[in-house]
Amino acid sequence: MKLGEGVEAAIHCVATLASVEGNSTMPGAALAESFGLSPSYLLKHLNMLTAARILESLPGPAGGYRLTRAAERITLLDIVLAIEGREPAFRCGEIRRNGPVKLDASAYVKPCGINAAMLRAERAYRAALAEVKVSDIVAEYAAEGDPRSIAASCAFVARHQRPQKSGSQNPKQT
Amino acid sequence: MKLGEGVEAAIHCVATLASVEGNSTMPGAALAESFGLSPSYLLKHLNMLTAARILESLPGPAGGYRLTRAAERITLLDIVLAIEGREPAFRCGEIRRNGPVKLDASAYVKPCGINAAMLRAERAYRAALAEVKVSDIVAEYAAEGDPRSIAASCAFVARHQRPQKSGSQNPKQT
DNA sequence: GTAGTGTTACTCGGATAAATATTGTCCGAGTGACATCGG
DNA sequence: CCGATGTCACTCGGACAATATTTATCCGAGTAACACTAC
Repeated sequence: MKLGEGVEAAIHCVATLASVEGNSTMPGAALAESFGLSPSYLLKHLNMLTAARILESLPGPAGGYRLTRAAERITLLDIVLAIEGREPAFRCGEIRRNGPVKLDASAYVKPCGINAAMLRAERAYRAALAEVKVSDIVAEYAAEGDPRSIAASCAFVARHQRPQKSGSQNPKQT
Repeated sequence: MKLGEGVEAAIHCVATLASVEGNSTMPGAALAESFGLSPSYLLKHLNMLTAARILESLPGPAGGYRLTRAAERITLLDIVLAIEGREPAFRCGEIRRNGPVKLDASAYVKPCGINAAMLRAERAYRAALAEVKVSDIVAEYAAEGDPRSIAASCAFVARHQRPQKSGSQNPKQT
């Protein structure tokens, strides 16, 4: 039960990208600098977010990353699943069958109660994550964050975002 | 987001130990055989359960493991925390502070919203696990499990449990 | 001045190592049961 | 026959490798902007 460190970075990056205007992009190097992370390694996670259709990437100069849809339509669950994988954390190995007494397979048609309980707990976990939208994170930060921190963040985004002429004109539209 | 394989083994072992009578014990080797696991490695997990005061171990011949308290007072959360550790899966590295612009520490007195959301989800996860008692698992299995499987399990427990003369006379009492 | 073209610098992406956590195995310390021996 | 005692086999516990996963780094493919040249 340990989440990779990349999850934190991924969420912060998505939240930052939610603050860029219109269809502008932001390079991965800028995101890495924004959080003091290794650029090369952050790209790996950004790439996973791209594969999960949360981000899209534009190559070339003035290229970078941007959201594929509005921040209201991205939940923390989307990000966690993109980074950590979609399969549940608890995988039942059906060790109940591995005892010395070999029974017919028909004795195990009922699902393992332990597995059921663990998966139920994980559904609760995912449901809680699915309720939090990236827009909520951004809004709460804008409303209650420290003014100095907000100013620094906005300045950083404004300095590093790259406007785009083509592409999806309103990628953030609901 | 991946739980160790040992969690499954640990829960099965605790459920099995909940079926032994009175203050009897069951050797770790028998538990390992019961699920087709490596005895040496299972001991590692049983040892963690012992350190968490869920099991207690008796050395010597006729020794083994038994529960320290009634199965009604042991939850799946207790077991998961004993194996996977008590610290939360998501650890906020405070990467928001690592940007190029160094702000005063007073700008970060408010907790990170992302961290808060992740911990909230994890609380939901743990709450769901805390609601499931080992006695529930055992009772459901006894009520709805396959008769052949139940018979095999009971026979196995009866064959391998070792009655104790001394020690806590009623360790399962509430 | 404008259009076409070649260069260039910047981007992401995947392949490649290092570090760490997990999984698996082994041997040793300790203890109670058992057989033996003496009364 | 009963009790004390020494041996022994069985238990758990911690120290020691092998493997898998995560983390970190590097270099290459691709692309659009930019500068230059020709018209």
